[in-house]
Amino acid sequence: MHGIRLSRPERKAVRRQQLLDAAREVFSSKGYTATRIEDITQASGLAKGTFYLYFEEKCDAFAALADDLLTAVENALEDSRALHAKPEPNPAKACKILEDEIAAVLAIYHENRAIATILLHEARLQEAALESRLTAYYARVVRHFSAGLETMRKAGVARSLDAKVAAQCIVGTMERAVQTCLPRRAGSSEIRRLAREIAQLECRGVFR
Amino acid sequence: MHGIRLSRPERKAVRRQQLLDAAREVFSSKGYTATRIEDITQASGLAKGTFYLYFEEKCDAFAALADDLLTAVENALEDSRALHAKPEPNPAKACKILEDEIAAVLAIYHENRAIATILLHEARLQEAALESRLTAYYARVVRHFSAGLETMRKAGVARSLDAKVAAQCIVGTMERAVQTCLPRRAGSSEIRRLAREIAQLECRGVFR
Amino acid sequence: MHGIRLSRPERKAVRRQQLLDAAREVFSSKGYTATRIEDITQASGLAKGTFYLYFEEKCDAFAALADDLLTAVENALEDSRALHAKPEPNPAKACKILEDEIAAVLAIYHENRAIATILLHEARLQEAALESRLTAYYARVVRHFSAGLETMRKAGVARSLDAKVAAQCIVGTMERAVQTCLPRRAGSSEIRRLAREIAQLECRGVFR
Amino acid sequence: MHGIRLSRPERKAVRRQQLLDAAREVFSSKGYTATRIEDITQASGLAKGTFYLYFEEKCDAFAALADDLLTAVENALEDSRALHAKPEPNPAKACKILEDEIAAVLAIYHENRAIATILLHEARLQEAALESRLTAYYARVVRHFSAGLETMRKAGVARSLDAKVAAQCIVGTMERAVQTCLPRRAGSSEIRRLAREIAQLECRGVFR
DNA sequence: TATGAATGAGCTTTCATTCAT
DNA sequence: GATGAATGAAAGCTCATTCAT
Repeated sequence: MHGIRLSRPERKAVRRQQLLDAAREVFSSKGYTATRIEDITQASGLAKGTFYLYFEEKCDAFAALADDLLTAVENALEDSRALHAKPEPNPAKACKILEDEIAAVLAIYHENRAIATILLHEARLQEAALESRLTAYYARVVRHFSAGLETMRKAGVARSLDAKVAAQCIVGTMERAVQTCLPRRAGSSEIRRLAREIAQLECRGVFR
Repeated sequence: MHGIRLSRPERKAVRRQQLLDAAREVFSSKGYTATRIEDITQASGLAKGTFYLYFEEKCDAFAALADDLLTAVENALEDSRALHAKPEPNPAKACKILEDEIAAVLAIYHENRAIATILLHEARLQEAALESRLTAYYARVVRHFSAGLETMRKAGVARSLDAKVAAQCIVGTMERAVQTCLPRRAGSSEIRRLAREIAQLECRGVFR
Repeated sequence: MHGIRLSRPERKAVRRQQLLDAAREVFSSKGYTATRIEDITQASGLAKGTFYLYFEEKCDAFAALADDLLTAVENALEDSRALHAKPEPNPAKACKILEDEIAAVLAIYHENRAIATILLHEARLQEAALESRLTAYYARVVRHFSAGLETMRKAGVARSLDAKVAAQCIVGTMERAVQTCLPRRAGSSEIRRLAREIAQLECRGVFR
Repeated sequence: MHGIRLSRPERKAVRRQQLLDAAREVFSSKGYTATRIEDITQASGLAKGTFYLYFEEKCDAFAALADDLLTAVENALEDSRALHAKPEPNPAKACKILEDEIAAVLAIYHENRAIATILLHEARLQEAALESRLTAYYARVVRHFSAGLETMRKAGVARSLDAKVAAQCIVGTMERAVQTCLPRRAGSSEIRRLAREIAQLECRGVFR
């Protein structure tokens, strides 16, 4: 009748997820500041006080959503690194590796589009916790890409340049592109196309 | 003893500026949301009500600061376009033009660093007026850069690519770079160096 | 020890009433405009925010009090109409019917003296909702009395006159009389005496 | 060029009147509470501070307007009393005297319709000064009418009744009638008709 | 665990009144 | 006298958070 009986901690996790799902919904449509705790609990069919059984404060719920997003990107890059540990002397192949990474990041951002926008453009400066999580995130991401560039340089593919600056540029490029060059309902082919465009740009520039 | 005697409208303008200066200060240190009207008036040594003699609401004061910034960039790009209307077939020179434009934009962003950060990352999603001003701004800026790329392509300098995407990438790159690759007290030489790095990246990519 | 245990909705109703009681008290002593929400909650021993759990705004609380009063009068007249549907050809009896109605109205106004005064003389022009409730109220009351006069005319008791004007005069007379001719602590006998006086006046005038 | 040169006090009086005219206009359209000092000065083409050269506070301006109205009624009744000092044994003529008085009062109320409404229904309970002026006014008016009834009784025209109650009823009747039975643009003939209706009612009642 | 009533700090905005020019 | 900038008390309303049930 009641489906599978869940253990205490399992039930806790389910409830928490129920709240997070509602929170994603509401944050996405109203933004961070305008979302009231009650909006979230109402959307979950729970009572206001229940929120505080699962989160210490409003920011925590958003932080959890943001963390999912950031962790997903971190993991995707981590996986890629594991796969491409060895230097790739072929430029076309190196560019393809970058393209794949960019595509992975774009896909994750795109999937969490609204949350990403709010995190990057509204909430971060309002909540110190978010900003510091972001700082850590960016440090990793930048480290990943600058290490990649360094490897490419050693493999004779890339020229000598300020890898940290280039990495930040890739980050800025991806974040802006996903928000301005991807239609809201873009599918994987559009994401792939955009990733290729960006990878080409980063590798070869606009010159012919 | 009393300095120069000012006319009524002049004094009004001075007061307004006094409030804007205070507002820039406070917004910069506390962020948009956390800044209360009273923080601004206190910082100006005025009374709370006085704010409302010069602005309709909090957003207006921030919008004025933001508008200065955005307009400055718009004008700088406008000026550049006027100067470089003719196609430039020499790649090095074309890259130098881009570098100059990027340097100009970086300099303005850098000068208004805190306001830029808040505008782009906190305030915009909270105030429709800011978002729509930004939309107009981005439209112009993207139009500028994509037109430039188009010109470069016709001059045989640039390859054929999605100019709008490339322009958005330049924008994202600049915005991220100014916030992460420029020390808070950077001078014009550092700005120039960063602009050159970015211009090279956009023109030639990371490949050797 | 804890009195009767109440259900949730019952407790809600009790709280609401508690606030209304306090509101009646405060409105009565300070008037509508001068009463602050906090005056009401303080008088109830509750916190400011609690008010807003039971009313949307200040006006709502007053409107509830006013509505009680107006509805009571409407009901009293309704009851009377039901009772005296048939024309009464005997003048003395017809006058007695009017006297009873007037007495009923006076009693209700008197019981809600302060609220009535504030409603009729202060609050109505400040809150559109009150004014429109009053408009509906007066329409009913005037309809009641003019219908009564019409019946009296058909029964040959009343002369031919502008029934709407006469009804309005009865209304004005009652409202003024209750406020100026009834001592604050008047009992039912004084109300009865005043009602008789008014009924006589309306029926026979001042002429001998 | 500048018309007649006015003396100091004359100019003062003119300015004051200029403000009062504007105040009447604004109070009439926005009500007492909603009218801001600045509304009045703007309507007079003067500056905000100027108001305080002619009035101590907001209430004073309204009080002056109210006083004009009340004094006009007081004077009209005074004049009538002077004219009809002697008892009038003819009922028809006595009724005509009452009708004339009522017509005079209605005319003055009607001419100051908006101010009267605001005075009687909004402002009085908010400003002690108004309420006490009104108290004095009502005392006089009631004294006038009850004295008149007394005289009628002595002349054998009126029956024995509580003259004070009857006088209050006349007052209540007039105030309600002018607001509900006179079209906003009524002329003297409509006023006369209403006065006759009321006088008949007060003298002979509704009975045939 | 879940609830939702209660709290009260906090912030915006208004506007009567003052006063330096 | 006339002006209008400046003042700051005041009040409404919101909502994150707590806690008794």
